[in-house]
Amino acid sequence: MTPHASIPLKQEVNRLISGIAEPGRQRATTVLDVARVAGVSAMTVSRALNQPQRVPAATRQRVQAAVEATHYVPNLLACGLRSRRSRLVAAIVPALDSTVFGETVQALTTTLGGAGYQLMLGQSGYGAAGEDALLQAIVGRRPDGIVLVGVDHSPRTREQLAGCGVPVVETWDLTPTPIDMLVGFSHADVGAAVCRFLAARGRHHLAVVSGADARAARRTQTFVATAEALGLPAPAQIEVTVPSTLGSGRQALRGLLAQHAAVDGVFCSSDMLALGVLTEAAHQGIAVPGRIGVVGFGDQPFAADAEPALSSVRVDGARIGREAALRVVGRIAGTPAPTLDVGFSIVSRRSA
Amino acid sequence: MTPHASIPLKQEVNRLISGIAEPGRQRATTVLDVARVAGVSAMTVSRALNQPQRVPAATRQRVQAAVEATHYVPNLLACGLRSRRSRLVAAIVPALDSTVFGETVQALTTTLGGAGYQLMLGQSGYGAAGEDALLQAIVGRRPDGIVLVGVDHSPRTREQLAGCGVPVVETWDLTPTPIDMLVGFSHADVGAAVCRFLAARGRHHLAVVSGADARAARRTQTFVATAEALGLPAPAQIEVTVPSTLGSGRQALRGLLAQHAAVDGVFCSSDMLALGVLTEAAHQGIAVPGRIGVVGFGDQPFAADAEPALSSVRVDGARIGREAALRVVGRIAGTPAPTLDVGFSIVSRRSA
DNA sequence: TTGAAAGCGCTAACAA
DNA sequence: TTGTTAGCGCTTTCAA
Repeated sequence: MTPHASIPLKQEVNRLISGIAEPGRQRATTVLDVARVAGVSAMTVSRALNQPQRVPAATRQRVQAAVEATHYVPNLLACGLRSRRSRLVAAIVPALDSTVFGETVQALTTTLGGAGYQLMLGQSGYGAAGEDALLQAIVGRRPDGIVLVGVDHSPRTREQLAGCGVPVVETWDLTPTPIDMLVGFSHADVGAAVCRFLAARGRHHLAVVSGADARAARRTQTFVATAEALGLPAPAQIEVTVPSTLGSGRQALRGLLAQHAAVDGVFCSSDMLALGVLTEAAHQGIAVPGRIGVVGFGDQPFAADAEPALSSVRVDGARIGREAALRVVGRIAGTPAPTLDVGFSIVSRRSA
Repeated sequence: MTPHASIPLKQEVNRLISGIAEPGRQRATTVLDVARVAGVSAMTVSRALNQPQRVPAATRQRVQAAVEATHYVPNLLACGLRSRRSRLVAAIVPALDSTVFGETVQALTTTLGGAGYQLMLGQSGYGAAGEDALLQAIVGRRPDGIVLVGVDHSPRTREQLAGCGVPVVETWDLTPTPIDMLVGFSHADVGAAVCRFLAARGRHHLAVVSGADARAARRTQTFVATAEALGLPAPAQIEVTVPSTLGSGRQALRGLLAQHAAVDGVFCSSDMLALGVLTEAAHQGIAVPGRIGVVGFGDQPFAADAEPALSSVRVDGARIGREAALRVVGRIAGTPAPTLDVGFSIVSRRSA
């Protein structure tokens, strides 16, 4: 095809796109349409878009103009199929109704987006029930990487993930046996640390209010074990339904006071639960921190502004997302990265 | 190929998969591998998986067994490319850090999943800034439908959406000029209704505390206009940064009391803001509802359990998600559906 | 009921 | 620097 001096006019563009052979049915524009309009080959269009540095500026501009004239949007299904790079990273989070993982997802999106990848989000629900079906659907899209929140997965899931040859990052937890890569912190350490934190402040009659999820259970376990190690009375344990709400926190404190009147320190598995405890305490005229100390988990935006300000376990969720994204991208590029423990800190505020 | 009486043994399967020609490099298993193992053609495998009723039970079982023996996961990129049905529906939400849209997304996922579609989630951020780039990336995946939260989009976005021939559902708002389909409610009506709600309870010195987003702005506008129509003093307006937090609610009430001491009714653009107002009021010993009435928006799970229980505007977010999903799926199947106004209700609790 | 051929839109590999 | 050829894995179409 003879190279044109410039991009044809709009009507000419339309004629070129629709083609002379079949002017009837509407087709989506393809590289070939763009190529025809720009007066180059399909391959040159592809290169101009994907490896701009390998194409002279003049050609690049012609192609760019043709892309705009034809409203071309590359078919990423075809790109992915041919190049075996879908430029898609999947993330599986337990749920979206809590906001705990929000900043992780946000950071994932941003970091991946900057590297030219798009995030595909799946909800596993708390529990491994629908996880297999979800995974099947995700793996079928041939993502270049998979980010998981949590390390508790069915053997079938682990097997499928390990077998499909895709980089996997597990997050928000540590385990000695990761499927592949790992970015998280030790929930066991959190439980122990919070117990010592409360004990150090003279709280000896402890309690845990916890939603029924695996990570919270690990925190509870070491919290209780540490209390025992410190020679304290066995902490009361109250389990609430997930997703945990302010209401279940209030109810938990009522139950706690009814059955364990001496309680003077409460560790809640989420800040919202803790806010419920604060609310109920205020309502009943129970002094916080005077009579009861309260510690939450997550250091949500509202924790610092609660009344009294809520002590909480701070985890850098954004960093987890960022590091997970970098690991996936790095692995795709051939650079392996070691397990990262992002740690946590206890933010001491008035409530304890 | 001769049909086998049964599926070959594991080693035979491996030999068939890896192929004699090139036993070296690992390939992902394809329909051809499954076909070889099942002793049928690729086409029959495809049919057995996608249109089971068109294949006799015996054949179907052979294929099913072969799928399991080979750990076959269909390449949905190829499926989508060839069939022009990606079985993907994209949703664009402003953000994931608030939980307001959580139940909508949850319902979308569930309803779409039941219909064999998968949800692809994108965050536009509050504002039309990155929306174009996001849209480009989404349209490139050739989704079978797109669900938008909100009706405020740049002309370029609207044009691209209208032009790409994909079913679009806008949600969480109403507009006389939808791009395609629409499921929402009138934010203008909300503002007016809340104003009348407060006025009817003897609140005449009103105020609005609002995050800077377009939907909240519409509510504020009619709230103010209605106050004027009712002959009330012009409501004080306080704008807070997004995402709105408990802290900004507290701060807003402080500002309000300093500058408009007579205020006796506050409409907040989110329940979290309202919770902040409640918190600050309690802290300053200002009686709610005695001296000030407070109304939130969203009827989040914590609203009913706040102290005092928070009056709020309830919107059935799950229904919006469900109906949006049904509309997308219906439209793909060729059944158009009209605009749906899901309405709202004011849940009257103690705070106002 | 099953299979063979063709091609979805793109890019890897090679050639000019 | 640019183009040609082939084929990614699947399903549409048509024929048996």
